[in-house]
Amino acid sequence: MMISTRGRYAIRLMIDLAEHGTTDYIRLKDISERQDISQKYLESITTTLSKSGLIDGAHGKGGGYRLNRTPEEYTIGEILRTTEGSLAPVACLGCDAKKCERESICRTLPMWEKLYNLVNDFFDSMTVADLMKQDAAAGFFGASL
Amino acid sequence: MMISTRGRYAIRLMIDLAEHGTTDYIRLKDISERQDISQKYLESITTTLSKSGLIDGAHGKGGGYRLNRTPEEYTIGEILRTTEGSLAPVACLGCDAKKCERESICRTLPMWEKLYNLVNDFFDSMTVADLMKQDAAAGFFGASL
DNA sequence: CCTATTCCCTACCATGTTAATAGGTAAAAG
DNA sequence: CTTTTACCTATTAACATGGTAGGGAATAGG
Repeated sequence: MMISTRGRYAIRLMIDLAEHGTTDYIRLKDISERQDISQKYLESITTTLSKSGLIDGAHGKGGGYRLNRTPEEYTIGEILRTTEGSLAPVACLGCDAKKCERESICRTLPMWEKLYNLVNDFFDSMTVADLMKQDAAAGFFGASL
Repeated sequence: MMISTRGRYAIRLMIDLAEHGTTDYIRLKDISERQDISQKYLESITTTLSKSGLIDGAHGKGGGYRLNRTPEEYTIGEILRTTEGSLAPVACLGCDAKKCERESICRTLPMWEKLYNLVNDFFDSMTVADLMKQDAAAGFFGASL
C-alpha cells in the first residue's frame, strides 16, 4: 500500500475545509462529525499541515482551521508529501533513501525512477479544486486509461 | 513505500535466472551469492513464484530453478502481483479491498482508481527482457517524463 | 542401497509502522 | 475567569516487514 489513511484523511480534510470555510475558521469537531474520522486522529494531521503552512489554526471560541490559499492552489501531491513523506515507490528513492552500493549496476533502478516521476506528476497535476468538482457519478473516469 | 524488498528481490532473481540459465537449473546458492541476498530469504520468494507457475524447481544434485517461459513473456506486473499481492495504492482498492460505506459519495476514489490503472499499465508494459537489455548507463532514462 | 545435494515446508522472531487513544497545556473570546 | 478551541507529549494494540532456524522430501551419483 502506498497511501495510508493519514494521507487520505488529509485530502478529505482539505476538501472539507474548502467546501465549508471561505473566511471563517472551521472547528475540528465539525469536520470529525462530517467525515466520520476521530477528532483526536485528525488533530495529529492538522498539526502537520499547520506546521507546514498549508492551513492556519486559531485558538479559542470561534477558532478552528482555515485554508490560507484558494483550493486551486493546493496540489494533491503537496498534501500527500506533507502528511506521508516521500511518494517514492521503493526504499532506494525519496528523501530518506538509504544509499545502495548496487546503485551503479542496478538494472531496476531506472524503472523505479520512472515510476517515481510518473506518480509525482500524477498527483501534482491535480488540485483540491479538481476533487471538489467531481461528484461520485464521475467514478471510473480513469477507465479510459 | 509501495514495493518492498520481496518484490524487488523477485525481479532481480528472475533477471538472474534469465541471464544465467537457458535450459539448465540454477542453484539458489549461486543466485544468493551473485545477488547478495540471503539464501533463506530467497527460498521464501522462489516458493511463491514456483507455486504460481512462474518458475520451475528441481530437487537434488543438478537441481535448482529455471524459467519456464522466455524473458519476453514475463511482465514485471505479473512478478510483482505474484510476490507482493495487489499493487493498489490504497486499502479501498485491490484484491483484499475492505468495502467502504462512503464509496458512493467518495470524492477521491476516482483518483485512486486512475492511479491504480496507471501503475498496473506501467508494470505490465515492461518485461524481464526489457530490464536485461538496460545497462546502468541508461539510468535516469525516465527523466523525460 | 547410501549419501550428498538441492528444493521445500513450517514455525518463529525482532523491528518498525500504522492507526489510533489518553491526558494534559496554552491561547483566545466572551 | 470560564469556556472553548487548538496544540503538545506520551502510550498502545495490531499488523507488516525482513528476515532466521530447523527440519523434511526428492533426486542424482556412487
